[in-house]
Amino acid sequence: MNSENKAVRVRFAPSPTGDLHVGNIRTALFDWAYARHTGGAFIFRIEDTDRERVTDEYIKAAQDTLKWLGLDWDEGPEVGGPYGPYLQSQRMRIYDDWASKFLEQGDAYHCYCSSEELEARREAQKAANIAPGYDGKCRSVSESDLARYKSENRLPVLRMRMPEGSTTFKDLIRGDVTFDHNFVPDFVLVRGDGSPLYTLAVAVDDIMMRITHVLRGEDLLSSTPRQIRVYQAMGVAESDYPAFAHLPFVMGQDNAKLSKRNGEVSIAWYRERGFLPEAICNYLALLGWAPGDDRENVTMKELTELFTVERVHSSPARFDMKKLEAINGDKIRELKIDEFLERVTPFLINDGIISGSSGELAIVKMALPIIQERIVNLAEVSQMLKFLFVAKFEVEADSLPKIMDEQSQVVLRASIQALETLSSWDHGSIHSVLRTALIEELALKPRIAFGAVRIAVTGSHISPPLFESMELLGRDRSLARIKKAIS
RNA sequence: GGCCCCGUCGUCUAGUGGCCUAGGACUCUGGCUUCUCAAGCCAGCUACGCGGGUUCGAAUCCCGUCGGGGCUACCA
Repeated sequence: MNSENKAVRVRFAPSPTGDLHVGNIRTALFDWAYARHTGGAFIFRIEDTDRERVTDEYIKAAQDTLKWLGLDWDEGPEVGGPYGPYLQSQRMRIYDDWASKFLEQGDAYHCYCSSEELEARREAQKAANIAPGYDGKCRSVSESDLARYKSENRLPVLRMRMPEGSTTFKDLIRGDVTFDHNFVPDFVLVRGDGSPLYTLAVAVDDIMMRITHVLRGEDLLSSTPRQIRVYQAMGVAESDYPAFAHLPFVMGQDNAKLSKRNGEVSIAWYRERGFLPEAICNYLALLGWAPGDDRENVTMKELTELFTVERVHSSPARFDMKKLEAINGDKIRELKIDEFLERVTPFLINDGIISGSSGELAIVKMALPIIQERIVNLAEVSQMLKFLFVAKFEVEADSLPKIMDEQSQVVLRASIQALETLSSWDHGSIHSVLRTALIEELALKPRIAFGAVRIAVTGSHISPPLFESMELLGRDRSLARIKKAIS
């Protein structure tokens, strides 16, 4: 029941009922990595049979997110492919045809039980301590009952008949898994209104799209016997079933499902905060998988080279923002300045720090080297470089008192005097002249003396390196700010 | 409740019977460096859920137990 000799075809098939979240993306990443590792195809399919919850907007967002992360697909929306369409909502005819076939073959049957009736019987089962699930009532319906249902205008659902016995399949991560059919009730394939359910659509599509490997979330593990049942009804040979691999969950800090309470879920949120796609992928790759050696810094290329399903864990992993941040910081430090500039510019413009003129960008580019190792995400750049661009300079409220004391004022006056004599305005000269004037002549500790100048010039007690900052700010503005700070 | 999955430092993990007095990374703590903040470097804390087996020898194999999670929909 495997497909060793066939070209690998892996699909990522989300049901976008919101922005793609961390768990979705970890699955997508593994799907993609496996396809790339094997030289197979990565297929992107949208499971939108539930149009009440899946919107066009979310579908569009899902595509953007995948593209942003660099998870390119070989078949799917936009690019098409030989087994399209790749939106389930456009494949209704196909599902209809199979559903009719299953009904004709006797694999499936119409069920007229109402939700209320089902609910009541489930309660009774629970009360009697019997495994809850459909009891098979409509497997055979008498003529008179049928007439009654029709007179009541009941719309039947289509149910798959689960035969006696059990289903065993090999999960690439967990080994053989067996489900006794006593605990896999007859399940619904088609709603009363005629629309197909996930249970029908996934199985049909995976077969028709020639999917060889299904890597998906662990939550779908127990639905696997139902998929296999559909394959059987479709007349698929066991050797043509896809291989399954159920990925462990990504959980929040408190061992519960990841949610806004214990870590942010939406990838869009991370993007806005200035996380790098390569950092997100690197971090997520390490959640449930490890290359086997001690490396933690993995590029997308290395991931595709090293990724195997066998090395995927079977146990769930907790999402750790701190580690993501650490990796993001590392990735930022690896950026070439031009690349760094390109990535950071949208944040600066969006925050209203710069308008994006070439003059501004030139200054930003000069400033980037001194802040590159000081930030954890791109969004922090605005705060770091604000002092270079503000039209109306003000010292931050919490820093202001720190330069009002007598000693600071002495420092500032001495600084002015020393700096005004300076012929060349570069950070080396600035540093040396201030050191002489403040550290040597006034006999002050560097952190005290330079601290006052820092606040006066940058407006904050935390800033990029002082002398480089002053060089970038320029002589006139630097001196003006120090003078202004002298009360 | 039933079925299924899972169980190594706080977190992510290495580990497939001896190389494990359990290694790496993140976090945390302390130190060095230092113009702030970082970065970097050094050091430290901390783990095989528990109980039985099997074996000369177990984190690794078996059984049990406890704990966590998923499913149990005309959601996916």
